[in-house]
Amino acid sequence: MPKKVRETGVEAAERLRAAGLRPTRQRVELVGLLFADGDRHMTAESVHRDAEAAGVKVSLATVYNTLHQFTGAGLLRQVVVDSARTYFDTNTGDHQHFFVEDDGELIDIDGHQIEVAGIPEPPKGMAVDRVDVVVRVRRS
Amino acid sequence: MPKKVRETGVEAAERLRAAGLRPTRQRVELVGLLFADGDRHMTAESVHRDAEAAGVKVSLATVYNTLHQFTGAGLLRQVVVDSARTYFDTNTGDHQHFFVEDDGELIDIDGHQIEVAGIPEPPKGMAVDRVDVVVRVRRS
DNA sequence: CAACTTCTTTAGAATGGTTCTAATTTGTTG
DNA sequence: CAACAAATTAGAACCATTCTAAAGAAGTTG
Repeated sequence: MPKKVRETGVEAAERLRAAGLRPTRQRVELVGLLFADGDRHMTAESVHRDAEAAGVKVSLATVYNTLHQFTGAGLLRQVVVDSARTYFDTNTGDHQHFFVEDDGELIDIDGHQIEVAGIPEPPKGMAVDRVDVVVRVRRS
Repeated sequence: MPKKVRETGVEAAERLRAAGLRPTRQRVELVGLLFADGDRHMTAESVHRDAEAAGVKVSLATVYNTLHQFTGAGLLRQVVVDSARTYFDTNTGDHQHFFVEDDGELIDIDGHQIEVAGIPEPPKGMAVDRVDVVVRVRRS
């Protein structure tokens, strides 16, 4: 059985429906693009460029919409590392990131090997939503 | 001895000179505003509003310039928690943050009580610049 | 302190990522 | 297929931030 390189339209449509999203042409094609290979980091602009390069016709507005919907549906995760742009990550599991400040690149760190201890009790009336660790690195 | 509530102009000017910055009226007054009380989190807009409220005449452009210069001089630190705006922190020591997502508030976590273990070796040719931990909390 | 040089400040324009709007197209359901 | 709801889109609007270029303030030197 050959390694799956890209999702078929049918698989993508199923995945979308499972997430409560109508499988439109754009969404199906974007699923094909985003989840074809392994984990991937992207911005709306980069997805739009990739789509264009792959011959997928989608407006930038739809890319933004889709990225947010996918995030809401748990298919993607947002990563905040840079106040200039918003990153998305296809890896929604437990993990953290290296952020290469020179070129804005993200690299996953497996969540099992990193551990954060000593987080104090959150202020009254608040609950911890998530703990994000960003290891900022520079070319040296 | 009364608790120091605000820096005198002389102290502020010295602090600026020590940081290699000319003590202009605006910078001296901003030092007075920002470092008057203990640790403080802010955005350019919030500083501009506070300045206005305190009768300190400064343009928004100068607030941005100053915040960046102070950061470069090690008087302030930038905190990235939200891709919509840039936060600055008067606490430049070892510490991390709670980020209250509902209202965009930051709360310091002392760096001694929190500990991150298991950070993998950074990719070849890269050096760790800083490790940021953001504990995202929500009102519950 | 006069004359100069160099930084700073500033208003307003420009930028750039992101969101919104209103009109059109597509998907779904009976 | 009709009819309604949902999605797409081009372009305008937004908004935090940066830039520009001109005027003002600080530092220096003799």
